[in-house]
Amino acid sequence: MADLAEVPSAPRGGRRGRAAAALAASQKYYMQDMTMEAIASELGVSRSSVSRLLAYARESGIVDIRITSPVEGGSALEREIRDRFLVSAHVVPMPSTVSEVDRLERVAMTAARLLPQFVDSHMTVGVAWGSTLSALSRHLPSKELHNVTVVQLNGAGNMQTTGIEYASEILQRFGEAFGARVQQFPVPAFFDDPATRAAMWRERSTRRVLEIQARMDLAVFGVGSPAADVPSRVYAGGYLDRDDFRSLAEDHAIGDVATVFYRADGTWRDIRVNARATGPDLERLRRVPRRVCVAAGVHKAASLRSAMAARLVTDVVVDEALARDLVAT
Amino acid sequence: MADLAEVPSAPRGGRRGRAAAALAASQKYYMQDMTMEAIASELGVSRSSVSRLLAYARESGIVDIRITSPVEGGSALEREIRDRFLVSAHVVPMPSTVSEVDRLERVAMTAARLLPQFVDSHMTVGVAWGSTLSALSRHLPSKELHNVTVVQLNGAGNMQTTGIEYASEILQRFGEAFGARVQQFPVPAFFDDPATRAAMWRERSTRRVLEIQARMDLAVFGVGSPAADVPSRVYAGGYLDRDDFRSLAEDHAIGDVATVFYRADGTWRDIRVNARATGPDLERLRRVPRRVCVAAGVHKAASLRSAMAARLVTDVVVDEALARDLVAT
DNA sequence: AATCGCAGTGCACGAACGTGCACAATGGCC
DNA sequence: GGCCATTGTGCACGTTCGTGCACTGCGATT
Repeated sequence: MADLAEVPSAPRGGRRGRAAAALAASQKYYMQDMTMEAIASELGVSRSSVSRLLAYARESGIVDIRITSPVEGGSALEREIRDRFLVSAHVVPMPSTVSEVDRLERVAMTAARLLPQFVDSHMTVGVAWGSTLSALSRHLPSKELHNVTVVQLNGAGNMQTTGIEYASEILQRFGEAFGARVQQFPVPAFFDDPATRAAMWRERSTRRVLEIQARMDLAVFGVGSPAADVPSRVYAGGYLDRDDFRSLAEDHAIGDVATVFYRADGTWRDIRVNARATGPDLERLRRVPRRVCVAAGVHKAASLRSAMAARLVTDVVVDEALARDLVAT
Repeated sequence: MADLAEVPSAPRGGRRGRAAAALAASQKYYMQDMTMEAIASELGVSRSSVSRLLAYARESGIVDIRITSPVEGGSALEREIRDRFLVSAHVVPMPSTVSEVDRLERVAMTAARLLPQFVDSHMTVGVAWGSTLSALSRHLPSKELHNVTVVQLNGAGNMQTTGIEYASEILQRFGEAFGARVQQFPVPAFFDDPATRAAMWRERSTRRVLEIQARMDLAVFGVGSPAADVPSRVYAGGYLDRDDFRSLAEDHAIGDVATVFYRADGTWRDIRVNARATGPDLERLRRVPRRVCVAAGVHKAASLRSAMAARLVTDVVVDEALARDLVAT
């Protein structure tokens, strides 16, 4: 039964051999419609190993599953968002009964599987952090690329903890997925004093990061929303104090991207907190060719709508309810 | 549980609704990793229906599964074929113990799933017939395209039966898969008298077909081999008689593509049977930008090698044993 | 040289899946 | 308007699949 000649000299799954076996198994499973049992006997391993090989093949991008709408331009909802906001939309289908947490999880997983399509060799990818990106990063399949750089979009320290692990975990996973160099941004999320920020921005180490950010080909981020029931990380994590919130309210901030705030009309001039934020100036962000925003939950509608009004976004991934909310006048 | 608002006014799976439901189910299954059970309850149908929806989505090309080798340029075998014959190769992995019939089936299925990648809107696709193409056509997933033409490469009648159903069945399936117009070629596989062929070739109806053939962007065919254990259709189907075989042997024919014969060295001049054949002149065939040859079984090695020597082929899909045979020596 | 750690394996179990069947609804056809 | 053919559906069954667990053998570390 078993054809032992398959992998002549691989006593125990060698580094190289694993990918080759996964490739062969994938071809047999997905192109030839064989059962795992049959593949196992051809490969001379147990069926469970085949199951694992296939899982590996999916994660590692050997098998690439993509879904294309049969109708040109996607669903009606997606087309309407595209027409209204000039943003390419991906709506994650989902009944309205789904809880906030599941919503986030499902949107993040979908976004994770969409993302590799946007990333290619020699690109620089800017990544924000927060609950959305954390979930997303956990589901990223990988893609064999060269010379990719992943750079942190904004600082992640706060008063209680450095927060570095949290952000770096996300970056790390992006790095692994795309075989990328990872560039952290070791500054707090917000400075207390704008002058400190200015000083830091003159530091060589900081400038290096800023220069990398300036070369971004792709930015991935969520949107913050003060109204969140599952509050955005930046509002709940102790990054801002009572005075900050008052200041934001006075300046009519309605949401943020990577700790930089904007108003409902898409403007952001003179929002005082921004002078202490570490995220990219929104003017600069807008120069990034592709800017993917991932968001789940209707409470993000106002913030996301404003972000789109500010033209911060070229692609959105949203759940169905949020999508409906966006287009409901 | 069930969210009845999903498809407001579709009492029983409407024509349009099916694709939409399949799309939603696919996104939930493949992008969000939900179980069919969970999807069923969200869509308000039974789990079995979801299973069928997903099958439909795969067949209809809503879900597109592709497999890419982790190493640049495919397996070693594929690279060697590419280097040796200047032909892009796809090797279907398979142990040497597999029977001839299974071999054919598995190669055909793989080829069927590869083919949509080569076909696009506004193309003209030439299709031969035979056991390989019959098997292939049975597994073609479909792809939503416009203005595609499928044209029969060579006649299919013989002395006993018209053979039209056999060939037309194949064409039909190609047509359905790509939403294409189908152009049959209602002539026998071989004429008895070269003069009849010449006369027919002057007929307007025939010329129309030949003109369509002249515009082909893609041709798909197998190779015939007199040595086949599973004999190629053209040798076993009663299309040729004893004298014809003698004539072919005298002229050193070693194989054929779409009923047109060639020699081991890649030449075909003065093979007398060709004057009565209905397949495309090989010179003309060579002008088709992409020419995909599908073959299974080591007995096809000589014929296929010669076809490649004659530069009739730009892409091959072959089983592993045949591939090894091609590069041996 | 002996030990530790870890990646990879098969087993066995429960969960998830595909499909033949009988039935219901629908749309076309007399 | 009633009939039949066609298409889709849920149920139930047997099959196929994913995963926690205990185990093995290799490479690194001391």
